Amino acid sequence: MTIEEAIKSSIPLKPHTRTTLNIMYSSRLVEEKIAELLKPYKVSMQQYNVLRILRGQKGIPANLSTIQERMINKMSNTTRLVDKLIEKKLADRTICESNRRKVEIIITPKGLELLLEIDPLMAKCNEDILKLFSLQELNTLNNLLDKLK
Amino acid sequence: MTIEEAIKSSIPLKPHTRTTLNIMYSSRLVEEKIAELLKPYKVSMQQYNVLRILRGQKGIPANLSTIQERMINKMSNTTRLVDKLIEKKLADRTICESNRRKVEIIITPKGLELLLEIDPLMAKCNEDILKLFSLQELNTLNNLLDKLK
DNA sequence: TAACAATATTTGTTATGACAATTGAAGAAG
DNA sequence: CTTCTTCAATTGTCATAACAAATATTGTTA
Repeated sequence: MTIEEAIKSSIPLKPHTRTTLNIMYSSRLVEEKIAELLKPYKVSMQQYNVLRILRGQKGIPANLSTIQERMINKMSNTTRLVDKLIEKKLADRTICESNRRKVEIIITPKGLELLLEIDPLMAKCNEDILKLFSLQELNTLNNLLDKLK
Repeated sequence: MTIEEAIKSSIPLKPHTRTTLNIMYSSRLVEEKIAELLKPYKVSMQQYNVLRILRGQKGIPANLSTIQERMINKMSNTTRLVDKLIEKKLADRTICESNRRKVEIIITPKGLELLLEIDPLMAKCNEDILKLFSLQELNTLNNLLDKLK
C-alpha cells in the first residue's frame, strides 16, 4: 500500500513530502504494535525504553542525563518517567555521593525479570512487523534512514 | 550516523530491532523539525494535519470519521482537536442536516490563508530534512516503507 | 411502533508530554 | 570566603493523548 492510499490523499505528494509523511506514518504503525505488546505488562513504550537503557548499563548506575541522551524520544521530564518505574519497583534511585546534584538509577531484579519475560515477545514482534523484508532490504532501509542523522 | 551511535547502544542490535528502532528514531527527528516550524504559528502537528485534510476536501465538508481515517496519527479524540481549530477560527463546524449524528467540518478562509503561508516553508523543511537524498534514494525509501503497510 | 442495535460524536477521567521556573549543589573568580 | 555561574534534577502548569463510558440520532425488526 502506498502512503497516498494509507492517508487517502487525493492529490499526489511531492517526493520529499511523501517521504517524511511515510516515515511518520510507518513509525505510528510500529509504535502501535509495540504498545499493544507492552499493554498487558502495564509499562509504556518510554518506560520500557528506559528499562532497557538501565539494563544496558550492566550494573553501573545511570543518571538522568545519561538516560535522556539514550532515549528514542528525548523528553523533558524524565524525572517523572523514572518515578513511575520506581513506584512499580522496577527501578531504584539514590543520590550520587560524589556529586550530590546527580542521581543514580538502577534497574531492580524485578525490572530485569520483566525485561526477560518481554524479550522474546519483542523480538518476535519486530520480526512480525518486518516479515515481508529480506535481510538485504532491512539493510538498505537502515542505511537510508541512517542518512537522516 | 548509525542508529546504534544515535542511541549510544553498547550492544549491536538484531536486524529487525535495529530497523524498527531506526524508523521510530527517524520519525522523531522529522517531527522535531516540523514542530519547530509550526511553533510560531501556534498550531500543533496534528492540528496542521487536520487543516490540510480539510483543504484537501476542496469545499466539501468533512465529518469526524473522515478526518480520523486520513490522519497520520489516528487518534481517539478528534473532537477536541477540532474544537481547538474552531477556537482559533481556522475551522467551522455545523451539524449535518441529512444525518444529525454527523458533523460537517470545513476550513475557514483564515485557515486557508494560514496554510498558504506555511506551504512554502513546509516544502522547504521537508527538502531540508532529506537534503542528502537523491530522488532515486527517496523512491527506494518510499517503496521499502510502503511494504510495512 | 416499541424495543433494540448500530452509528457518530461527545464527555469524563487519568496519564503523558512540553516548557518554564525553581531548587540545590558544585565550581570559579574576585 | 562570599558572590556568581553553571550544572543536574525537580516541580508547577498547561496542553495533549489514551481509553472508556455516555449521549443522541438513525436504522432494523418482531
